Amino acid sequence: MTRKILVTSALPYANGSIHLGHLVEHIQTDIFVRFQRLMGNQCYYMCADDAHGTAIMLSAEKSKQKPEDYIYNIRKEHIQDFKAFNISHDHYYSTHSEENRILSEEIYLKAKQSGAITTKEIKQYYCEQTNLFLSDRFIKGRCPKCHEEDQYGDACEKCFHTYDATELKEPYSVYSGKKPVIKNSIHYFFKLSNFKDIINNWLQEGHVTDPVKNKLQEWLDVGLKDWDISRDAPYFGFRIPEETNKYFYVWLDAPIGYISTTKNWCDTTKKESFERIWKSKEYEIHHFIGKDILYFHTLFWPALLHVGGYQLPQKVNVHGFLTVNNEKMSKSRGTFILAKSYLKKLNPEFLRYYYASKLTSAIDDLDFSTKDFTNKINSDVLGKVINICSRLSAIIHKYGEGNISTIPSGAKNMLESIRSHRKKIENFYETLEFSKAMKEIMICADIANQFIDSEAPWSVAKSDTKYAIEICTAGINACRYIMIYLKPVLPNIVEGVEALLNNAPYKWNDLDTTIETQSIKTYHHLASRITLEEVEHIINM
RNA sequence: CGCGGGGUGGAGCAGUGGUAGCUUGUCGGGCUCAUAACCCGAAGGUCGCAGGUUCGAGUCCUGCCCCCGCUACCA
Repeated sequence: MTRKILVTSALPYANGSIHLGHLVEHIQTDIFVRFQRLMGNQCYYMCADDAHGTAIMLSAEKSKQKPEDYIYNIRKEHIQDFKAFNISHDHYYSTHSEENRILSEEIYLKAKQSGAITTKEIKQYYCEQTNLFLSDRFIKGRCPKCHEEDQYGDACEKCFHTYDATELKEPYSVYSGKKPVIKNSIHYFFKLSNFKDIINNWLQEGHVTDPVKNKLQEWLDVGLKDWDISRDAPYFGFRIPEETNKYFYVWLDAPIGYISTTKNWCDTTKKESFERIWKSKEYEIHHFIGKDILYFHTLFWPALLHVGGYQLPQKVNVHGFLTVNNEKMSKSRGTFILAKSYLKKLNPEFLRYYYASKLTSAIDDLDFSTKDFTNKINSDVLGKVINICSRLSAIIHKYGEGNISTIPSGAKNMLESIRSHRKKIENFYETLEFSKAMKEIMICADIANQFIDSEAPWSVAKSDTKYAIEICTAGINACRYIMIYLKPVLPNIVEGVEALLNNAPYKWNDLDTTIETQSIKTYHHLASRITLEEVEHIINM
């Protein structure tokens, strides 16, 4: 049965470049997507830039651009970076779009109609220098409890006390450094508690892993608070319909970007009906997100979807953060790596493999260790896998004029044992246990190398060329299976193998077949070894 | 007593009651087809500490110690 799946990665914020952290998520998602397609499932991958909010407005101002131009350029750069890493988005759109405005308004108005929107007058700090209301993150001061300096408006990082921004001592605006004034403003709230049952039922249905479910259960038990979804002008975003000078908070229209991106893609390509994807149960919706935005995707998002008349997600997959050499990735620590810096020195396929070899379905953080990376790539990708291609094709061209023959009966066991890992690997890809999948595949590569070594076709060739080529034919078939296994992770390298072996693009079902009596091309390096120095060079470039 | 995650051979990890395992690194050997790669073998751990449950604990319970996240540019 062919499954129909729509997959998304969280929308990168259009206020900075893509870095190796973003790529954890996009590579994880892409491996899943490519695996589904390889299996013959209908799988579309949607993403977009999250283009609204105060931060973007201010960054645009700072660079003396209109926000529209600013986000246009960032998006262009994001698309380029993702493409370089072979991330196979079917569409990469923007939340600053007509479709997104219309859908956001629609969903909001439905929520309003259902009685889920309410207003409250709130007291908020206001910076008179910049004419901006200051959210918690944009105001600092002294903690009211322990008096620690330079604390944000929501909680103290020293004593963990949480408070209201207005309780801060000696507050100042992070924009101007000046003391802000308190101003009243009407804000619009989404009554999340109206959807408690919807969320709770959804949560019980196995759409998230157990640890995630436990975390969410905690939040539910504490009680669902109303969600502030409005911001005052000036703001870069969508105006709230039927109101003046009120804008949707960026987190309201951001996830709706998943839907509007699909809508734009459906309208443009006519490949599928938008309603069928988002409103029928024919499609499974799978979201991939980082642990920081779990709240939005598992509480607000199901509620918004429900009130908007859309189907709720089948899966919300949550991953951890990236650390670099076991430190938090940060500019000040000197552990920040941009996608662009990586690309200047290293093969993007290597990062895909490295992440795959470390990714699990858990929320654990993932470490990019320069030493470990170098070892793993040289040893697994080059030494174990690509080396099989390289050593066999050399013999085939030296002794067999570039033609493979038939698989000898003595090699059937070896091929069968490689094929016997198929179901396990399939299952590991499906359940996002990529590290386990890579381990299985490396076992297969070991089997192939051991076989080649024990049969020693290079010495057999001296007395029995025909049999030597048969051994190599078996070896090539082993190699081919391993490449099919790896295709979701290493699309480029595998494409090179398909070309080398004069084969059509592999599907998962090609694990049922063998190749015999045909020519193969001469081998050229599919990838090159790396040194620790090269890898270390990409940090803080 | 704020909450959560974790401490297993040099490094990175697997292992939820029954002879401690994998990858890498180190050392020795083999092969010479291959990108100093591949194959075989060896050394290396009282599984953070202390108690307890059990015929038996890395695995369960209790206490303690240590590290990390919950907080910036960030996902």
